[in-house]
Amino acid sequence: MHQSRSRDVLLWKRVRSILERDIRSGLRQPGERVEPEAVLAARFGVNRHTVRRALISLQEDGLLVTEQGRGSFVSEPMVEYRLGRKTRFGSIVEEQALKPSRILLGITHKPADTSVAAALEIEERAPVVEIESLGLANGRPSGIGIHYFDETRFPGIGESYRETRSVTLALARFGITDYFRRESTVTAVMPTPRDCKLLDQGPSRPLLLVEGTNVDADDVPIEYSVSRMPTSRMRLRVSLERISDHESGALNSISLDGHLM
Amino acid sequence: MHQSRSRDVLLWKRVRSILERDIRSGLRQPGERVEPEAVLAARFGVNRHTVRRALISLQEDGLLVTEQGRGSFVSEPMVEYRLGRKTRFGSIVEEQALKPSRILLGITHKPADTSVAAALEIEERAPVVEIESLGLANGRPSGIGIHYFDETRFPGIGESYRETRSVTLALARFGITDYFRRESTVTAVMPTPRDCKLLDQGPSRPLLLVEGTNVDADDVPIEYSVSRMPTSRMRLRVSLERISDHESGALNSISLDGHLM
DNA sequence: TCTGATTTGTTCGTATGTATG
DNA sequence: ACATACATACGAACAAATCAG
Repeated sequence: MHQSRSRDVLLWKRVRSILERDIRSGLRQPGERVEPEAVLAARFGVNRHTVRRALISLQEDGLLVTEQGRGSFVSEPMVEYRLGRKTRFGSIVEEQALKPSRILLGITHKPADTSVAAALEIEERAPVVEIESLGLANGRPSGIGIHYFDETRFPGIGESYRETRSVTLALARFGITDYFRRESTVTAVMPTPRDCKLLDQGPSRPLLLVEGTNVDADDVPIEYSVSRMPTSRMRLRVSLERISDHESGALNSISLDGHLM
Repeated sequence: MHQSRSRDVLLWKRVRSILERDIRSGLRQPGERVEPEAVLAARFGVNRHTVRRALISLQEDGLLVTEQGRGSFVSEPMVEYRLGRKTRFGSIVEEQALKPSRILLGITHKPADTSVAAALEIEERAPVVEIESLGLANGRPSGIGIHYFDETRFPGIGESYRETRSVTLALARFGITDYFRRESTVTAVMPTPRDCKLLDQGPSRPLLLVEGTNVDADDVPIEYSVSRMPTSRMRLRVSLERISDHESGALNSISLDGHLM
């Protein structure tokens, strides 16, 4: 009898159910790090393999996420970032019953480089304002957004943003009552150490990089933005509903917007 | 006289222009590896720093891409994967004047797991067919696509696909003349070693992971697919055009499709 | 899983030529 | 002529990532 087992309850399942209870009860909060396997093994008086089996089971059920060399973490709910024509960061987050907020990282005045100039349809090296901010959903980092505006067309928009903390409100001061996302391109990149700190993400998980241009009612570019979203918490959703039939304008969720900001 | 320099032409610029000529002339082909910095330095009789400066300059202009520990590579043209309601892999690639092709990696019969069952709106563990294929654009890997079909509704679709090498044609045999992408979710993941080999990509560059469901004219799910695209060559584009005005159906490029295949 | 070889990335220090006052 | 600052180029060493065995 190498191992006395009480009845039919497998040892790893008992470990699992304790951890699961801690997670579901909120004792272990989303994003929190779980103790190293060796520590858990010692605490429960079982072998590390037994703990591992329990952890793997919890991963399969999506309650834990483990990262090589970093540890296991309690899963956080995924926020879906809907890419549409008129969505705004705030409304996306609010739709999911979360509180949106922002931290202003910096406002820089600089000449437009090639890509910014092309997106805003202005001349290269023309003055632009670069606004960098960190978006939060329920206090958790959801993305770093960098926004570029034509400083000639919107003089002082940096200060407007600093006061309002909102692209929409800052633009309103210049008579822009509405704007739309023309198109977006999506790629993925690895985070810099700074990204990791700001987004509270491990260095081995990629970021979604979304680039896009917002235009006014006359299809003239107003804003070019680049945002980096952590794949640990954010997911992009593109839902294209039927466009031919009934209502075509208004509420049709085909909108693409102002990601991150 | 530590260094005789002929007139005002900077040394690193001379190195740069030689490399640039080789690339533009086609002597160095897209995707090809450039010799290690040390080798170039020896060949040109300059310091490694001088070569590095030339390489960095070429990176900035998008002619080279370098990866730590692997080397520098001649840039390949980016293929834009347009996410829309009715786009097909073939047409996306053809639009960009490239030749699409596919390699069948495997056809597996298995019971539906939770996510597949949910997407296809069938019961868990109901029989499904999993088709895995590698998509190519002009012979270069552009993505790994995994497609799931309800085997009860489409008995023998695996064989149909094997013969036709096309999801569209295979579905046509079952009376499906047209289908649409209902929605897609996008995240990013790191490649497995197998992904790296198949997609000819380094292990430190992320993959775009696109999940989606295709439905028939009655909005009933037909196919669930997951594809992994190399960010070195592929980029996702979501272009939302105005939907209210004039033509709303037909040609409106809002279509989302059957990525990868 | 680990090791060693290869290659890029980074940071020191040194020397030399150019521009400025 | 001299001092200073700056940019270019070289040299050496080490860190970090990749890759083959």
